[in-house]
Amino acid sequence: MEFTLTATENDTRARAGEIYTDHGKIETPIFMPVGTAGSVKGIHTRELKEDIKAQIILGNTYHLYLRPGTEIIEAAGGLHKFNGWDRPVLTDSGGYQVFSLGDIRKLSEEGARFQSHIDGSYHLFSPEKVIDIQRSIGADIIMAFDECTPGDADFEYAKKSLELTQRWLHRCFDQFEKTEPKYGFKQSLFPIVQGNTFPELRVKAAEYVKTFNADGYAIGGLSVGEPENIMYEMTEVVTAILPENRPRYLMGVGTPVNILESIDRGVDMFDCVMPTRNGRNGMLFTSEGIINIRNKKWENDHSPVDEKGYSFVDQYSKAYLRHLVISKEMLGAQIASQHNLAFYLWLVKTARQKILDGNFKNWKKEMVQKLKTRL
RNA sequence: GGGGAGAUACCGAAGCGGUCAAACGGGGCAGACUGUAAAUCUGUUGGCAAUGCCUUCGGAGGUUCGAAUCCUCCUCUCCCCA
Repeated sequence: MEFTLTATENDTRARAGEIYTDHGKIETPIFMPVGTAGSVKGIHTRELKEDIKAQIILGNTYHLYLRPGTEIIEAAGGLHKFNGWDRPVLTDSGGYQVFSLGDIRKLSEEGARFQSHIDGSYHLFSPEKVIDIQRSIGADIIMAFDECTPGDADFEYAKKSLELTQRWLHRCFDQFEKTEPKYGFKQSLFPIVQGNTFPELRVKAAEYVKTFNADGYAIGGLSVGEPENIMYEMTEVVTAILPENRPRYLMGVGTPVNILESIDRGVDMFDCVMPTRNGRNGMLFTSEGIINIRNKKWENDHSPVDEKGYSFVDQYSKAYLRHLVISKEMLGAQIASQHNLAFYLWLVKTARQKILDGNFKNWKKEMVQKLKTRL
């Protein structure tokens, strides 16, 4: 994997660049739709490519390991072959599940012992095992196994957790170097900067990951309950340290506003379940603001979902989409997800163009106001 | 024509003398959702000048300190037998 930094803006840290993988180029800043179990929920790969114009999607180590399991994915020839997505893929390591499945997992030096949310069976995720699974899944970018701490963790806990994550990182890279890709294309391992909401720890963590000379670096443990301004502050602290000539990935973020603010602070890659999950739950992101399509006020509004038309689904009327969502018709969730993803991709593409044109800052300021509006 | 069951809030349905403005579902309305245990979850759902007051459990009377609950008549539904 190679990264080229194409443009930076003087009065911000915003950057535009290109990532080259064996499955094609990614233009940054980029948003990566989340496809946890090997599918972006409700969206065909054809729509992802042709309509939404996604350049890279995510998969999840924990979910794919539990179901269908690495044997099946290997037999298929890797996740790309299995799900028919021939562009870049990134897999998360299961570190987020250490956080979200907090009640049914136990941490030790060795790793995290999970109870499957599907059948209750026990599984040990160690750094080595997580690398092995990600070799089997075959994503272009794979993530180190980390502990994602909750946003309200105290300093002592955050410090101990970070140290564990750092020891795990070392083991991840050892295993990564000991093993080979299985499907004839290169894989890159990204370390993850933790440190919770403590600048001191974040600085340490960022300095530490740099020593691995990775193809890219991630910032994790944010947007997990801490105030937004803290999230921005932590992002700033970290991007100031990470190498300029490598992509930075802010994991799990976020709202359209979060994304613009983080691009401003030097982030290149994003992923978030919001466009799909919130879409399924009736929330639409548009360039004029946020719509709760279930609200009665759209009942008889026959104007298009979005005048701008980021996706072909935007031509459906608000009244029709509201009807579908209220009636729990599958198509409603699909349309809303597709619209939101297309909007997110439009947003980062436009941000990139503004950076290239040198007027990102002003555009961002205007957009943030609109994006916060509740329609 | 004979026998039986029943009418409760937007709908379905509990309640069968006070703790009932009335359980629970559904529907309606609103909110939440950030590396997906989520096509999920939460709140609310008679009216109002609202730590209280007013009107409501088919209708009209009655018993009682007190009635959605007991009694009388009426109206209407459903089931069985002719």
